[in-house]
Amino acid sequence: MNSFGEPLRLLGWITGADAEQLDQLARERVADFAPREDIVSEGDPPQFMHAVLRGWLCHYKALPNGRRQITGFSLPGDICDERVFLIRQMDHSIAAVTNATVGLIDRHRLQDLMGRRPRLQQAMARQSYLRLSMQREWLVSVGQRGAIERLAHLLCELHLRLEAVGQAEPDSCEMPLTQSEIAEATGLSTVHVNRTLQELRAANLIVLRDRTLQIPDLRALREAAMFDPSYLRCGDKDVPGNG
Amino acid sequence: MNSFGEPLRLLGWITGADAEQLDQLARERVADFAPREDIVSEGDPPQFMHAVLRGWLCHYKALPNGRRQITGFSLPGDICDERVFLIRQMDHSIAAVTNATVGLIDRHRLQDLMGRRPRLQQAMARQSYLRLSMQREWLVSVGQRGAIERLAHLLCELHLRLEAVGQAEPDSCEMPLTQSEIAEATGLSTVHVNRTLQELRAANLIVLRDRTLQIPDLRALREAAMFDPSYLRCGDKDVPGNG
DNA sequence: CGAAATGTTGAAGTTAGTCAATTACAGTGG
DNA sequence: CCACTGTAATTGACTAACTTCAACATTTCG
Repeated sequence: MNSFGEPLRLLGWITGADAEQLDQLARERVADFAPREDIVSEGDPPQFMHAVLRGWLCHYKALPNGRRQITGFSLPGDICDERVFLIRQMDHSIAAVTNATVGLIDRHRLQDLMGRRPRLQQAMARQSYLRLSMQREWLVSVGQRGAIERLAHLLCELHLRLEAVGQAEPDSCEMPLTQSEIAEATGLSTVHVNRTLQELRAANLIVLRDRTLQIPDLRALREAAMFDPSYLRCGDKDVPGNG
Repeated sequence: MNSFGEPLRLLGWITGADAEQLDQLARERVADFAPREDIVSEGDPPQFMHAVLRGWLCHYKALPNGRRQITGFSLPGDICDERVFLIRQMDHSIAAVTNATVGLIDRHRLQDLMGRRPRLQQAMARQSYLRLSMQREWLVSVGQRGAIERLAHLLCELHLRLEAVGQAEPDSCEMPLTQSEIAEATGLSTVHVNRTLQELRAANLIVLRDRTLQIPDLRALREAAMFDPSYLRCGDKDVPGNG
């Protein structure tokens, strides 16, 4: 279900020879992960940069009290940790949400490549900026939006990001997250997520069944979410990946 | 109260000629701002990069419903928007919290300088990483920590960051934030912030009076906050600015 | 099939929000 | 110095949102 005819392109906003080089580098060494399996853990010294070739990953931080906060998702085409080479220890963990295939990119080889291809360097900076922008928007969500808006917002974001890499239709996409994962991402309890999803269904804003999300009226859902997609655009007019 | 004997050094973790060049560039053109004044607003095309020379700034996003979320603070020595040259429009606003002096750095001149001084480039990447790391931790706070922990955590972060730039004692620092600003930063109501601060006072974890925060027992406060400072260290052993 | 994970429901409890009034405080101009 | 202004801090009463606990139903998968 996650494999498409067209080959997946990493970092949709780069093209041509740069993109091919990056793709090639990412596919030289790959690893598969099962759901819930850690790809890197908090405290690890980072060895590789990771590129998502198939499946969904989540970034999370665990707290001493046993709870955890999912701080973001990485979808096919994303680079997870474009800043690894700056740090000595991971300050958060990255785990597979679905079955996932991840490209392991040697940091030194990447730095070499970036030296020769300045647009790649810029692309990494852009991915980094985009991640900050998403992080900020998630904080706004959890800090200021109520449960309905928060869930709607998350669904809008995931749908748009999937669409940008050709993995969604205009009115539907895969939704492999469990309610418990949605809860950890939004800072709500699983029970409340369950009830809030029912509200969204009752309002005809979503149809969520069989790991598939359908959106009967995207405009309505975005309005309910107070969703303004500009934070995903990195300052450009176009959505990343639509170029 | 905010001016110190030693001159403030931008980005504490760079030193020597690089630091001097950056300082010089930032001081060539400066501007003063009054509390609550916007330095850049959401939607603006960015003209300059901003370096905090004096005072506190806040980053925030406003919502259609009139509320706003403060997503972070910029303290003396910080660069606010080290990625401006990637974007065409600001996706959030930056405002002064106190009276503040800000260095306006022309993006082209900075890019020139970074070309000649690769360590500066790395320093910017590091600032960028640090901001992402803080953003992530704030999300964890708002998503998973209760009100007491959340406030304690914010105070711990600010105290440590101020200490790192020589603007705090081991057991105290300035605290110019109003309760309303603390509320906007933590996703709580002002009333609840007020009551929670009283709890922290009653537990002898803080003394907060006259815009000054005293911390009788730092270890106790950090424990109450579940504060682990490693997210401010950018993967290094040392705190930024203590090198 | 049976075990484990996920989703759903009800009832009760807790945390935090809202509204509205009051107090304390800082700055201003007379 | 004081009255006057506006902002910030504080308090009480009430309400709404969300959590917790515990049970049960459903789906997934070895």
